[in-house]
Amino acid sequence: MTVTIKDIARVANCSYATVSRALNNKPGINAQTRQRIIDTASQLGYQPNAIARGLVMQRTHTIGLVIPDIVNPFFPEIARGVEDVASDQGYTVFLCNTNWDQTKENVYLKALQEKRVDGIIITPSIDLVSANGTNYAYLNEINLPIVIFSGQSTTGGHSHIEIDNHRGGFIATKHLIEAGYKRIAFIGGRESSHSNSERLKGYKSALTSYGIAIDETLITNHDFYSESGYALMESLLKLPNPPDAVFTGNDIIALGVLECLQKKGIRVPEDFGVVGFDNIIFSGYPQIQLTTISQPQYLMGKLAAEILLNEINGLSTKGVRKTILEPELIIRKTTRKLNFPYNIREKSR
Amino acid sequence: MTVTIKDIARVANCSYATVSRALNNKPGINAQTRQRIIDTASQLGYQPNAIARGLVMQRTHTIGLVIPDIVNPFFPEIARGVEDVASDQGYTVFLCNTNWDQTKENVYLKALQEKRVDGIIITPSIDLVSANGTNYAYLNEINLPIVIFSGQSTTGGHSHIEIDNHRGGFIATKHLIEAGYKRIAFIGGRESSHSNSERLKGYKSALTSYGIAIDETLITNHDFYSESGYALMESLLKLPNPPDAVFTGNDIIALGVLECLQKKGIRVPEDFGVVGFDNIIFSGYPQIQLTTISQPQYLMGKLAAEILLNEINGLSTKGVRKTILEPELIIRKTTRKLNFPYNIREKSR
DNA sequence: GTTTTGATTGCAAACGTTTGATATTATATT
DNA sequence: AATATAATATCAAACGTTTGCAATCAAAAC
Repeated sequence: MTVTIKDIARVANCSYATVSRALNNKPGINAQTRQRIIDTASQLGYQPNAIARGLVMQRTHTIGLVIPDIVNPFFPEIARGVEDVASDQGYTVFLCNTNWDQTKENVYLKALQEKRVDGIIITPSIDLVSANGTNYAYLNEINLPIVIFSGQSTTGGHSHIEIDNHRGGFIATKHLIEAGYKRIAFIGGRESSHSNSERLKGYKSALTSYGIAIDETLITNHDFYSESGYALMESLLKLPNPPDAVFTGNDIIALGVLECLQKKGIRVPEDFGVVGFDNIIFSGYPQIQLTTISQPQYLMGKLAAEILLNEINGLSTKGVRKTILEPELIIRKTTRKLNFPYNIREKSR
Repeated sequence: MTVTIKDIARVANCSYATVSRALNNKPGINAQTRQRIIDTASQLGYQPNAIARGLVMQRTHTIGLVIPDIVNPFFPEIARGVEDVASDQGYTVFLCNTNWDQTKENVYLKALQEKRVDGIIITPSIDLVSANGTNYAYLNEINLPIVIFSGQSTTGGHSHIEIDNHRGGFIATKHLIEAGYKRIAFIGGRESSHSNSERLKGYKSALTSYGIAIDETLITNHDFYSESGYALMESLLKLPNPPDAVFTGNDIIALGVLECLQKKGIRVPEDFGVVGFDNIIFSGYPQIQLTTISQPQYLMGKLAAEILLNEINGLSTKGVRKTILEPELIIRKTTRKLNFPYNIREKSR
């Protein structure tokens, strides 16, 4: 049915070793024979079998991209970046969307190994370091190049790339403080997620830097979805002493927060400040204009893929690379722009 | 290095045929031996090699998803739907994002065949029927189960699933007419795309049904990006007799249109009506509230995957299935709600 | 006219599975 | 005790490639 290298060998009247060499541009083969083989290959409509090749070469030219939420616009940009460099270098990528489900994440990781991908880019749905000792030492058991995207390695054995989330949380909160908001809340996503907890730490350290006491009732976490932002905002507003600003775990949550505020008739930014995280494309739309912390998503995707492919191709040593990008505050219309004469003392980092 | 079936055979003291049968739950094997084999397999940390298996089985349990723009929120929902059912059934999906690049599309299609995927779901970046005769007969040459998502088969040889785009264009335009807008423009995306041209036809047929002359100067096409919507809106407004409403090829374009209108200080919906297409999640956000035509994205993704997997598993005959979903008009805040006493005559369909 | 050399080509094993055909063993039947 | 039967295990081929090594062959060197 499907034409193989043997068929070509038969009609081109040579051994299939020769066919293989001809088609793969290997040296030590007569130019005429090569041409003859190439011609009959295309005549027969030959399509190399990457599976067979993968078996002998122990290389599949395939990588896995494991992410928690493809629907959050943050990730499609990442995926595009990863894909663009992967396809440029002849790699294909398995999309593994976990919906924040750790079981699914593990199932995918297993499947990727069985399918013999050459490497994996993963945004773990849980913070690996703090989860260590639980059943999440799993990444260390995978004997493949891995780059951890927006997460941390428990062993230092993996490359990783992320924005400086702590710093991001810090400058977001600092901005709210300087804009004159007095009671700044935090509405996070998954409490167990690495980026979320780093952002929270940044939030706390900013408050501390400004001599503002941390009020645990103002710190909430649930999910990285807008419904969650809406619901938590609603309950924060019911507090005896409600906040007048909020820093959220990501932009999607912030959108939920804004929706809630609008419904309650609370004016943003006059009476309430909101800053998000990620700078997804929709945050910049004129109707939204969310103040947020920017992550260069497409670039990060590209970088992640480049790091991984370098490791795969032995161009860089495994697990050596730590890439931390600098976050940037994008001031838009959900925060006031007042400059208070604070004496800014940032904690040394 | 990696442990194989042979290693297991050696320590479990049996042939590797037996190991294979034990591990795959094949009948005709002693319960004790099976247990012994399973135990040693897990002791040795055995991971089946799906590549080797794929080679003999001629099945990879892998499908390809070829889409033009992962960044448009329409597609991540599709991808999630596809992935959820695929992973449920033990399949992995290759994400192939083409950025509307036909060359890249072809490269991907070739790669997918070489990697011996079991089937393909594709949203072609170009209308297959009208492009026939050009170099785009390519899909017909692929000897694999294919479901065409939001596109049409040239031969009828492939299953396809889509919303009724013509009808969608019709009801969108009809709504604008009934709301009392007088000069209704069309701002499309890729002119060569199937869904776009169907939507345009629907637009035209609605105008005709209401006895409104089609003004070609009001019909524009460019890209499915918001920048494109912005630019085309801007140029339409410079017309001697500019439109007072627009139906766009998708929601993303509509967002660009809205941005332009806002910048020009044109009031929506009082002085200008906008209706989009897709009902991406952001269209429903309180700050946007875009009137649009809904496509049940996640469901469509699921359906596409189910159809494909059924074909793959021989549960349904190849290419037999045509699924056309009914579009729904979602009226929000970018169109007026006036009811004119028109005598509605829809063209018979 | 041998021998040496270098360029081509072919052989056969290997990659890690699955599976039909066959062989072995244990159990049941006579 | 010999035979038939059923249950279990092994053999070996197949899937479609790549590649080290050996073989062939013509031209060059002696």
